[in-house]
Amino acid sequence: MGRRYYCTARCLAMENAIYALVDCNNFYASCERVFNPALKHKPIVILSNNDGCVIARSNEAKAIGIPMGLPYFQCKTLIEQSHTHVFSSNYTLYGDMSSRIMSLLSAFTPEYEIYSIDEAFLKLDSLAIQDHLVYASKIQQHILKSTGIPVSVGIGPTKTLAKVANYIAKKKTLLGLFEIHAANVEEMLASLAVEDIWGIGNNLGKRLRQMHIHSALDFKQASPVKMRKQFSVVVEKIVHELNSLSCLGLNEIEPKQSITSSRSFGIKVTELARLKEAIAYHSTIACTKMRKQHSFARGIYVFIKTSKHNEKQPYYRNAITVTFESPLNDTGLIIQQALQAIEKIFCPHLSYHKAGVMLLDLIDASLLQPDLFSPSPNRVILMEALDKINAKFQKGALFYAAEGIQKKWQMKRGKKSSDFTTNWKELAIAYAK
DNA sequence: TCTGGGGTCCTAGGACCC
DNA sequence: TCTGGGGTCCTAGGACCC
Repeated sequence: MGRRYYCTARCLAMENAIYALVDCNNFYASCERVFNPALKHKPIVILSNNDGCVIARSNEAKAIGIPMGLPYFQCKTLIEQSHTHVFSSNYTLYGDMSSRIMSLLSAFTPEYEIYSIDEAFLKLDSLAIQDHLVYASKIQQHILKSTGIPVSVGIGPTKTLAKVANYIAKKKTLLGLFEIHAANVEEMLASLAVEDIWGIGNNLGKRLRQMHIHSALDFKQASPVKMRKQFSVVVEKIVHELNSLSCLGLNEIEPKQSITSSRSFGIKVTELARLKEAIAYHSTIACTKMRKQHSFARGIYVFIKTSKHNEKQPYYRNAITVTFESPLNDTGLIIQQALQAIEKIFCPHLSYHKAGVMLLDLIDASLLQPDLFSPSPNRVILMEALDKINAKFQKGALFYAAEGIQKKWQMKRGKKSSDFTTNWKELAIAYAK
């Protein structure tokens, strides 16, 4: 008996849907430029946490040939020779710039989805607009004028085609605006490699090429049923989307089901005491995020690992999941659980590279069944006060002693720019000539 | 010396149930 | 000899995204 497939991709019965994808150009590099105009037309790269890898580049840096994702030490010579400006990532700044942009975008349509730190989908079909590209141009100018960040806009009848349009807007147009419609869709897809479609990575791309599907147009013409059998419902949906059949709607912002905080250390860590500080610190970060979305965790996952690249010692990684007796959102209680857990997986005489926690199985506070072990009202007030104080002053104004005072293991960010928009002491300074 | 962090969704397969 | 069919729940792992 062959396997039966019960469900096919459910498509949204939407006639004439119009999606616009607004994507900031080289977002991190652009943020740095806003506060340092001398960087205009200069090559810029931004490094990952701990100044590890290149994670963002300006167009000039791309042109020089500095690759994405490469460890910094491997391209340091090229970066120095080409006088490329280097920044550590400054998520406080990028996050704040992002929320300003998203807030501006929300004025252009009631139906939108914040997809990532630098992208948003806007649904335009319910608006009385004559020309989508004219509207997109207004959006573009407004964002640039209000924040200094350049954006590109791609428009299409599905989210996947809007993504394609945005790709074309960035690569092949001068203004950074492009619309895909029935008359030009095949021509555009013919010139696009299958891996460049949203949702098709290197792995699926390789397998598709083995099936003689090389371009996005080949993929559009593939049988959805076959794609589902060979791959999954996700891949089937992409085929439908390329055929202008909308399968992906706007996602509402839903509370996270799990929240992770983890970092590799700025220095090698061998002592249990230091690891405990880091675990307490990550517990605090994750708990703060969790309370912000009004959730409780039913458990926590605690992990530590050594570096894969260190040949002087065996690669060790271990993790432990603790299930709470009743759901928790109290930083103090969660730190206690996490610290007990790490003692069980700590292995002495190793130099650790990374540690972190994941709060699991989150539920909304309103769904909580009160029981004997529910948090006492005093603890609830304490957590509220803690969050308010840290929000008002700055992250870490109040912290648990378990996190340690010096936190020497914290990541390196030797080339970070100032927190221009969120810290009174670091405001940008204008000089008169 | 130095190799990121934080998510989501889907599938397969095992355990278990009637 | 011959060991169904249909379902749920859970977990691990793969693949993808930015």
